[in-house]
Amino acid sequence: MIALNNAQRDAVLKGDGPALVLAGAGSGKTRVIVERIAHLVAEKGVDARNILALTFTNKAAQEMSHRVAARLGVERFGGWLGTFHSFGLYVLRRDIDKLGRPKQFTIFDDADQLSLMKKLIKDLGAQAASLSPRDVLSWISNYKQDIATPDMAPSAQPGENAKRVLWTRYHEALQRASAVDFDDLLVLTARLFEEHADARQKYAERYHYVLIDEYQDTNRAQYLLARHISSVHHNIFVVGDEDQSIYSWRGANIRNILDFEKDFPNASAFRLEQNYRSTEPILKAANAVVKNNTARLGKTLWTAKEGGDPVRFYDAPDAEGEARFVVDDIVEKKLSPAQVAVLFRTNGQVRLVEEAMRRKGLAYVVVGGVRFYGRKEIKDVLCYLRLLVNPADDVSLRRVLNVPARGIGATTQDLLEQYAIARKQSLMEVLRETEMDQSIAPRARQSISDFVHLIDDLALEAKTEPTATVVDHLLERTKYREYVQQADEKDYRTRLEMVDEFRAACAQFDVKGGGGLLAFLQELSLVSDVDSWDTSLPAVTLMTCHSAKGLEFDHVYLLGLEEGLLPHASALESEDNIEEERRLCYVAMTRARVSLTLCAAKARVVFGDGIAPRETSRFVAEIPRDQLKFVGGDPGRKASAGQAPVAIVPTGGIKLGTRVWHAQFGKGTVMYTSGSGAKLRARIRFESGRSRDFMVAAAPLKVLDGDKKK
DNA sequence: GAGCGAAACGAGGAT
DNA sequence: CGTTTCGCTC
Repeated sequence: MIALNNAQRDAVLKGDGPALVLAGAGSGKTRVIVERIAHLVAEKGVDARNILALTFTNKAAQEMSHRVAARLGVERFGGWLGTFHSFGLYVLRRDIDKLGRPKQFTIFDDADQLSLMKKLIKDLGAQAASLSPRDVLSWISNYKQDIATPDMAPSAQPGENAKRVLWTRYHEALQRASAVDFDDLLVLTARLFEEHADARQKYAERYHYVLIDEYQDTNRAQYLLARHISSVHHNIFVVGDEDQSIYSWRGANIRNILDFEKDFPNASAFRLEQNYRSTEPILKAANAVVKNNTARLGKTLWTAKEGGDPVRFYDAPDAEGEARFVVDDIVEKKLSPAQVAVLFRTNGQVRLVEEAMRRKGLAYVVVGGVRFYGRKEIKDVLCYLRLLVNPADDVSLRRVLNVPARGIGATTQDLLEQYAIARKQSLMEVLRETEMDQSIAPRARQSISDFVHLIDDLALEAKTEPTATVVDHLLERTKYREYVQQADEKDYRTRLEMVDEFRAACAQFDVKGGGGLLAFLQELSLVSDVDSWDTSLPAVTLMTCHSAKGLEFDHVYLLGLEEGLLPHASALESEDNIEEERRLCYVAMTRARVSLTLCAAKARVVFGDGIAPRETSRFVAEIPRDQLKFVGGDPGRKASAGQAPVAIVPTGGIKLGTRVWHAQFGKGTVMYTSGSGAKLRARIRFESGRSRDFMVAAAPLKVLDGDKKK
């Protein structure tokens, strides 16, 4: 392993064969990839079309693309540069038929998956009634990302049999609807390369050089994909930082980066340890936190930016005070809003900050949260459009069949579903045959017939007319605007603006002359929150720590440094999960260039119905006290190791994150507590996915100790 | 079947 | 706390 300084970094760029660049936070990771591509094209004479560069977000891809083009002095970089998911889409559009699937497919987002799973659980009846759709989906996703199939899933635990059945049905439903989910974009691509040597060969011969950013976040499917693509030319160049691995819950396997040198023999490895971003106090504090992790290859970042303000810590009396402090501080210090980010662990924390910002008249943008394409009105229109190009898509059909209300109610819908099952047809096919069906009420029959005509007319139009025109006619014929206005008298203006914005996006797509409506819809489902973030606005940026990865700001405020929030309550039960939370904290801290302010609250409303005392995060305690400047004085309060000023729970060790056993419901985790003493209440989430409130004094609860499994 | 208010439910991070 | 489902009336 060679540790590189700035001057030696060029050596990284010139070799061939597998290479791993362990690049610390702020060490110029993107620059290394940009320079490497520039070297390949400008000096080695590699045809750009033989280069494949993969990232995790469109934003990162866009930025990289601009920088490569600028570096090469061309208008557009001609190589394939984009996200793993869009590469999967690119491959599957061409070759998914080799897996026996139709080339015209829809991509289901999480809302589609959720509504499908809800229905499947309902259909399965009592056997699955206690399962939560979200838990089942993430259970499936976990196995799926390891390229498993339903028959490979475990069935020993109670409930797992039902989950296996649901997985099988989910899989069948997707196939019937000609749809794939997000995981499939990677999993099916990996499977295609595993099972079809000709397809693998085609892509592996095409891409002489494969470059991957954020390699620590790859899952098994992405790892296999990378392996197969580089199986002919063996030029795989990956850049990553094991300390910034924060997506294990999405299937990322930290072993991919830890084992790179084993997986790719003859690999060269480099370390970039100079941080060009942060001042010394910020870097020292961040290092002090992350060094407590054990799953590391080990890097010690250093910076030439000596001096600088100390990292501050403010312990607010409550969450409102925390938000107020941040806003007041930004105003008082006259910070330029565009240079400031407020970061937090959960989306729910954003509300208080927004309110405080509004009160002070400070401009802000929220990145993430409610996704544009996840909004109800957009989703409705999208589902109509999907139906036009893919009539087999039952999930979209169910969503729009009676929206706006057109007299096809629950009774009729149930009947139609039954016919669909009995005749093994799609819902749309059933609709087409009901015109003559006496068992359906005449009024409903008329409505169904009108609906079928509407879809047919628009589908025909969609073949020739611009998408924006189709959307216009769709909105007119369904009276969608009137429906929105009626359904939401408070917010209908905003909602209609959203619809207009979507129409504008369609018009833009028409002008660019994309590859048809289906391609447009497929690409839309891969648009992420950060992609639509306008960085040129003079506004403070509010986002989660996860969204902030890869970004940097002069001034960073990191909120909610409390046990249960960062580290998050759901991670408290396992040391591995705590380490990931620690990495997340490290990622957030290292976004700061000039100043870093850590905040916590002594009390906070957690789940709505009560205020709970909070312990300061263990991560704050990991920073030596002389490296922290306590705003408002050091109250002498010890973090996590000692007593919080307000006693947390005297009774039986029940507190946030405690693992308990309930006589009726089994094992669970304490999600939230309120009250104290005899009146102590706890909300407990059980392994079945259910959660319930209990009076601790009265409930048949036992505390489980030393249970570190997850 | 639609529309309304009440009750129940669910709440981590996101391509 | 915000959203979805329930249950009632028309």
